[in-house]
Amino acid sequence: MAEAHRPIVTVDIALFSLQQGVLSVALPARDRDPYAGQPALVGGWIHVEEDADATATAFRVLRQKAGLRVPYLEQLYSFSGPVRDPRGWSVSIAFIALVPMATLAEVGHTELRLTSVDALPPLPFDHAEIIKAAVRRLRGKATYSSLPAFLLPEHFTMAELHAVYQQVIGTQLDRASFRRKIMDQGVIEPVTGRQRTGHFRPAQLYRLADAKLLQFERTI
Amino acid sequence: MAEAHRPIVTVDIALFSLQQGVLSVALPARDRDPYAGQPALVGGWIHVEEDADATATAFRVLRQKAGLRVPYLEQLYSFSGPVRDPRGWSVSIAFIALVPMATLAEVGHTELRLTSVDALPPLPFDHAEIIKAAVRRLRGKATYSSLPAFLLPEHFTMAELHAVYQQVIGTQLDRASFRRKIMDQGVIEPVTGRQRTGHFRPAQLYRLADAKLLQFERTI
DNA sequence: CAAATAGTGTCTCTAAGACACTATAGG
DNA sequence: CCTATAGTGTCTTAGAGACACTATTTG
Repeated sequence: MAEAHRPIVTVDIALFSLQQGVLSVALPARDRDPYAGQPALVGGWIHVEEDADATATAFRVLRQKAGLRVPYLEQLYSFSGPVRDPRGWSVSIAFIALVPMATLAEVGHTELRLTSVDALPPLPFDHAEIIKAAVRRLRGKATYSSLPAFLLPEHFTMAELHAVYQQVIGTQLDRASFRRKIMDQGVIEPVTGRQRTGHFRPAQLYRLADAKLLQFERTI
Repeated sequence: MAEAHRPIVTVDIALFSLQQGVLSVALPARDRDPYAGQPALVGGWIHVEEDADATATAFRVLRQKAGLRVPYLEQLYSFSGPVRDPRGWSVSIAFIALVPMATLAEVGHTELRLTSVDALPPLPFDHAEIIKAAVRRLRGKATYSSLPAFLLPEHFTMAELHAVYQQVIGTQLDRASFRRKIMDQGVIEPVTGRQRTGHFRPAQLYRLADAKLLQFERTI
């Protein structure tokens, strides 16, 4: 089979974090053509000699281009077609990654250009569509899983968790109901003895009970 | 970029129907190597000259290899890696398709070899894993969407819909609660004047209110 | 009118929303 | 003791599960 008959295959990653409490996506300037210099999703080619699968490609790209180890990575969807990339018929296996702002700060993240998902610039390829699909997935999954907690550092207070869920879902949630639901589901566990002290009553610190995504039950 | 550096890209389709009320997947004999003659998922190559995207490839493959127009097609996940296909580093964009048994009967479907998902033979590539992921997605989505209805013909009774949901989800559902839930969600609408008459009291016939998948609401 | 399936009414129980209450820190 | 945030208790309401009841057909 000739090369022209095989599609191009790339991996694109919608890397999310919370910048001043606002859900934001990394849109670094592209380092090469096409669209060199323009903001776009983090992405790269599959290296068939070294990558065990597309997820490994995503982890490698995040490591090489952003120096990051992310606590959450999930395949989103594959986008494809003859026109989305000027180089020809292409497939992009798109991923969602979540990372706490604190981790980005350690690495030095200014070149990642975090941008609020509500104020996206014009984007090359179909990256606007990919981000839209990613945000829809995030919002949907937030209502029935531990997903938003991966945007927080290892230890966090109930108030912080509450705020992140509200930010990701996009609606207000009752404080008491939220606490009950989260505690009943066993999503998080208190960090014994640790409390965050501020100006007023100190808050209990929690951490995720499981490093993997937990989904809540649902009935028909 | 040399050909050897581009992965192979194929589309594989887990085509489901209900055979005597049992959730089954089409596993026709492969018509060429590798694994010629062995049962495997319906699949094919992307044709970069004619396919508008991977979904178009899936529709074309279903049309050409099974003579089918399916009422439901959804991209599942992309499977990838160096070992899943003996021809080299490959990507399979996997799809889920649902089709009523009546449609298969019209076409003449014996060569599709529908097999109960609970009695799968050994399968080539990672097709067993793909089917497992597809069934997991089906079972999950069945609890909060109109998905199982796409396994039924255009007109169906409440009892038939109830049975399909139970079959797909894999648990018993209370008859009365099910009817209330489905009616409240506006998933289906009665076909005015049409009733299925059998040996006893005739049942109202319904159809999907929307040709697209409807998801039920959910709160945190 | 008996049998069998279609369809409804109603009680219970669980969990979410609303909201007020108590608890504990700093100033 | 005031303020602000942390955390709890309780009432209401919506909806699922259980289950018994009524309705409508054929034989």
